[in-house]
Order: sequence, then structure tokens, then C-alpha cells
Amino acid sequence: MPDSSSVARATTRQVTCSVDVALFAPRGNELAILLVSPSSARSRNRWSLPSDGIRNDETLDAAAGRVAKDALGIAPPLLEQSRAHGGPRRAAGVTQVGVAYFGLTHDASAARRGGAWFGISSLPAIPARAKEEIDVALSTLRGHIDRLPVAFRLLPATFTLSDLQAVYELLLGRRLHKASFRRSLHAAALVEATDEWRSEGRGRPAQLFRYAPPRRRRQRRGVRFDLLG
Amino acid sequence: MPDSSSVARATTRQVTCSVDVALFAPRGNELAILLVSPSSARSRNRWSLPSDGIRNDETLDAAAGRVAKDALGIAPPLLEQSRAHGGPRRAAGVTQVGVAYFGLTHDASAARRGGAWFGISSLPAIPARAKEEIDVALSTLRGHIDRLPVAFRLLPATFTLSDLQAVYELLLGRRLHKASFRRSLHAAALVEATDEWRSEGRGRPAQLFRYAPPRRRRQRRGVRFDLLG
DNA sequence: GCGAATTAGTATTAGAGTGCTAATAAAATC
DNA sequence: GATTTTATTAGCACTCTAATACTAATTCGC
Repeated sequence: MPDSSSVARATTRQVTCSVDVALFAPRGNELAILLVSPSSARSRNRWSLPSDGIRNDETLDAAAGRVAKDALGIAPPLLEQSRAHGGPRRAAGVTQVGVAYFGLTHDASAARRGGAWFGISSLPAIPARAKEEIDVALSTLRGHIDRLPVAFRLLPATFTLSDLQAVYELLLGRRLHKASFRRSLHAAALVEATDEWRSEGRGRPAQLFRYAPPRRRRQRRGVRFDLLG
Repeated sequence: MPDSSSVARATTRQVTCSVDVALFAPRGNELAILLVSPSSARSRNRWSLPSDGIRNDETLDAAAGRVAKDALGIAPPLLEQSRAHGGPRRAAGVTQVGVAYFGLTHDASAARRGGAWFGISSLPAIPARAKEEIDVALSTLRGHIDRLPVAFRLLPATFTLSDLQAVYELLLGRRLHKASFRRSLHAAALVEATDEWRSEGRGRPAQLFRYAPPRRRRQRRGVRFDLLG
């Protein structure tokens, strides 16, 4: 068994590091994800996530931003790291480290050539690793929905409360109760009303709101045991 | 501006990858963290986190387990990835990627030579990067407390409810309300009573319980807006 | 022994949060 | 103008939470 001196830096023969980005956008009633076509990706004959190696003079976050912008044409309004994974590659002596990111953008239309959007419930054949990264990204995204202003970054500066609820339902993949949604939104004082109203076909016009988060005092809550297991 | 073909794999000149592990353990009324001494770490004249490069034929998780075991002498009961960071090193042409892990173990005494435990409120001088990793590890740990059975892994097979509450208070760094703690614990049916009681000096003896998590159904709740900002 | 101190555990209350069913408001469509 | 559609608000039952106050069982000091 090695003693504590073995904790010192050991040199690996060769390491490659790539950044994979899962980009989501609302499309219709579900989320879509941007994949790149077989011809432009490393993976042969399969769609896969936009990915690239990290370059010199570039941080991981910068590399993820570059990959996202290359695939999308614009910088996404939300881009977060989800998880790193790594291990030996088939090629002997090479260790492959991948850092997965996830991002959100407004609409599932923008994409540079070689990329296409797929509904998350109808994905094409993709490598197992990519599928896993998508699943992790989705659950991380959904787990952070009430900590990060994710939904507000997908909406324009002013929006209706029905718009906001629709985005939340899309992101969470389930329906929400309208009255409860509005009540808790009102209680948190996260939005402020504008003078404008928007008429969208039939029915009463909806008032436009804007995101105006107050200074929050972090309130201490009890322990939740019902989330374990 | 690059076209989509630039998304293909680009080779970086040189990449090194290290795994840093922040190991926490209860000590008295607060958490302590295991640091390694200047002589056995790469950082000159400063305490720092146990760290090592990833080796051939080893995954990131395996490397983190090895680093933890080397520093601690045993495998910690909890070890999770917190975040990857990376960017150019001072040495030109070298990109340094680090993957931070955090772990928990039972007591702040076990340590191989070169390591020492410090209370998290009285850390010695450490590199800024290590300080940042510790902060991230702590907040990740606290954020995952009601999703992972963290506290139960720090306790022996049977324990009193006061023991359990003390561990939660230690991990969260704040006091909890006894009646509320027990009520929600009882509601989640996470523990089952044993026939044994333990007398610990003064006061009424406490009943011993064991961790017995039921099959959980994830219950859907509304959206929380009060955690934003 | 006997009461004070100490720790374990429970009731009871008041208040806040949630899910639901309506009821009301304002516009488009027929 | 009646009907339909959508937005918004009110009320109610139920649950969750936190705080105070209580009971229970033991040790300590005398």
C-alpha cells in the first residue's frame, strides 16, 4: 500500500479533455435538444452532442460557451456545468476526461449546419454516453428550477403569467395548477405588473409582467426526509 | 467565425488532470476538514487538499476513491463529485483540469502521516483555489442533505434520535427544532425503533433506532419561487 | 430517600402553504 | 347579444411547520 508521499503529483502518460454541451429549447409542448450530425461529429454514423476539446488559454466554462455558440450561432441564455466523467479509452495509455454542460435557449430553430433539434421523447440512435449525459442534464436542470431563474431567461423582458406557467410546465414535463402557481408567485413578489396588456386571439387579454426579483432573505427551513431513497 | 466543421475534435497540446478531494468529518460541534501538509503536497509552504493525477486504467471516481483512501487510511462512507474546473496554467501550453470531490467520514482522527484535521471555521493559510473548492464542497454537501442519506452514513447501525439530529445540525451548521425534526422524520417512516435503550449519563435514556428507508414514491409538489435570487 | 437538574419524547396550538372548486372579468366569435 | 374562451381572484379543506408547553425517566447532591 502506498504511503502518503504517493499523494504527490503523478504524471499520466496522456490525457485528453473534451467538453460536451446538451442544449435544450422549448418546441411545441416539450423540450427539444440540439444534436450534431454524424458527418460533423467524432462519433461515426450516430448523432451526438456538440463537443470539442479544450484549447490552450481557455477555461472549461469558456470552452463550453464556445461549443454552444458554434452549434447554436448565439450564446445561450443559460449554460451550466453538470458533471465530469472520465476513464481509460480503448486506445491504450490514453485517459479521456469529458465535462458535461447543459444549456437552455429560446427556440428550437437556430442551429448551424450539421445540427438538428429532436424532441426529448423521440431521440434518434445516439451513443450511450450521450444519452446518459442528456438524462443527467435534464434532471439537474429540473432540480435547479427553483434555485435558478431558468424560466425567466427563456422569456422576453415582458411576458404573461400564462407564458410563464407554460415554460415551467415545459421544463418540468408536467402540468401545474394555475391558481396555486399564481398565488405562490405573488407571495414571492418575483414579478411586477406593467401597464400593458396583450390580446392573443380569443378570450380576455393578459397583463404583461416583468421579472423583478427582490432582495431575498434566505429563510431557514426544516429538514425534508421525504426526498431520500 | 468557425463553421460547424470546427466542432470536430481539436487536439490540445497538453492537458493534465487532477482530482482534489475535500474530506469532512464531525469534530466537536463543527465539521473538520482533512488537509495535507506542505511537505507532501505540490503546493509549496501551504496546506492543501489531498490531490493526485488520474492514472491509466482508472476512472475519475476511482481516482477520487484512491486519493481519499490514501489520505484517510480507509474508504470514506460518502464520496461525491462536486465540480470540475480548468484553464491554462502558468507554464505556457499546458491546460490544467481539476475535478473536485467531497467526502464524509466518521471521525476527525484517522489520517495518514502528512495529513491533519482543521475546523472549517479555523482554516490555516491555503491556496485560493483550495478555499474555493472547500466552500463549493460544503454548499454542495448541504444542498444534497435531503436527497442523499448523508447523515445516516455517519452514524453506527443503531443510533438515538438525538444523535441523528446532532449530525444534521453539525452538517447544516445550524440548530433544528426538536419536535419538527421528529415529526417529519416520523412522517417519512425512515427509521424503525429497536427494543434497546441507551443511557448516556444524566437524563432519561433514549431509544435506539435503525435506518430503514421505505420504497419512496416521488411526490410532486408545486413550484417554489421563494428560493430564487 | 427526596428534590433539583438533565435529557427524551409528546401535545397542542397558531399560522403558513397547497390543491381544489368555483366565481367573476374581459375580450373574441357566432 | 349570447356563447365561448381566457385571465384573475375568492373561498375552503387539508397539510405542513414552528413554537411553546407539557410529561417521562433517569442522575446528582444532599
